Amino acid sequence: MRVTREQVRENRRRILEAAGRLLREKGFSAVTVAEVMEAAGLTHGGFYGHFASKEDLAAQALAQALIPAPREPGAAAGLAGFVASYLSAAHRDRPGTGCALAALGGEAARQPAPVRRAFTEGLEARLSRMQEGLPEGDRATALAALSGLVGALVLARAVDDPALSDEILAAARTALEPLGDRRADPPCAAAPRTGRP
Amino acid sequence: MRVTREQVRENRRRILEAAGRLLREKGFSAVTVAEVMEAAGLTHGGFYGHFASKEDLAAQALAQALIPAPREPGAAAGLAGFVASYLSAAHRDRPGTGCALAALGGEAARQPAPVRRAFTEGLEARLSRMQEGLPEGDRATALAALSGLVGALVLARAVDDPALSDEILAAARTALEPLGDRRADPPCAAAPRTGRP
DNA sequence: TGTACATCAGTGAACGCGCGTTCACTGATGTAC
DNA sequence: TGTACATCAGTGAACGCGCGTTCACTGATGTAC
Repeated sequence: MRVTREQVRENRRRILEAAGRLLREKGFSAVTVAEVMEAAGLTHGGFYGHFASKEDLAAQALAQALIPAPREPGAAAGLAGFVASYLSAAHRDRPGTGCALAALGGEAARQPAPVRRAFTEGLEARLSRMQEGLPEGDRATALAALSGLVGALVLARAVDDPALSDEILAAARTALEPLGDRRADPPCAAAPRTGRP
Repeated sequence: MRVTREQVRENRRRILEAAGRLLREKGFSAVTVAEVMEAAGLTHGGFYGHFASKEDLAAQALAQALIPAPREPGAAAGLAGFVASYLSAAHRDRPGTGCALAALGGEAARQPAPVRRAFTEGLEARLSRMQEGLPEGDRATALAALSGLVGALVLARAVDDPALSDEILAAARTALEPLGDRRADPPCAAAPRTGRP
């Protein structure tokens, strides 16, 4: 049955939201159209009224998932806070609401063009945010730091040994710690250090 | 038709090799049993004489793919050489023979237990190798470095902009450069630096 | 060493299931008057 | 504002395809004598 135009927008929003969460939780190939529609409170038949294909949905949902969210209530400000929350056990254990770069990066390389485009744009947005937190907007350092964050989260999630997983997050936290309190002209600038601070 | 016992071993070896390559190229879910068997020069029906299931194959192929290969002909020795070849365009562009941690890390988190076990053991083996190249076998630094390597390769492969992809590799190379020539008691030990050396 | 037969690795057709996609239908919405 | 009708968002059955897995069969290997 026909629904309000307002309801159409709301349904579309719910589909995108459900897809964003499910994609990050299960990956592109493991998510089914029917599953997304059910999570959005609809039946699968109506899907193609909103999106051209599963691929189209994936690209749009990824793009939306990569829009930098406003800071979470408890999180600290600045790059230091971002690093800490990114490398937290909570983030590792809740991929559905977490960073899509880490959750989908591996698979993204093998996805069709629109998905890769969304991924690339999302990465650039994230990068800009990180540059803002660094002196002189140091882009290379931001890129290296983002790589470290994503790699650590990917490995921490993949490993089946909880102690090792925690160790990976802790090691990356330590290495990226100096980023947070970088001074204007530091002797060992942006230096991910080794061990005791 | 029955084949030599020697041929059976050889066929099994070829299946594992083909699976290792295809898995890294296309990911777990995109690889089909028939495709692996064809790449090994066999028909799909014989698969279950060698492996219990696709999952079983994936776990064994991953385990084998993660066995540290002897150094490649042209590659430099030590951690510095490892970092350089890991973050090279050649490695990025040939996932099939490259690091399985980067190629499959994202998906590995959602795979069944035996696959995750193989992944974890492979990571630990790689970690040990890296620790050997660091003073005092600094495990935390090795973990952080490995995270940086994997993250950079994942992002460099996912992005659809070649220039950005190169930039990611270069930034990670610069950041991890100091690892190679770490002295016994360095002023800024293991410090991924920012920019000009 | 040679022969006869049991074994079994590989073949290719077939099965069953799940998933992306399509489509005829429904009934509430939106609009023309 | 009220009424009549055209529109169209959503429903749920159905289609077609691909994939993991099974199985009867083949014919070369390995073994018992």
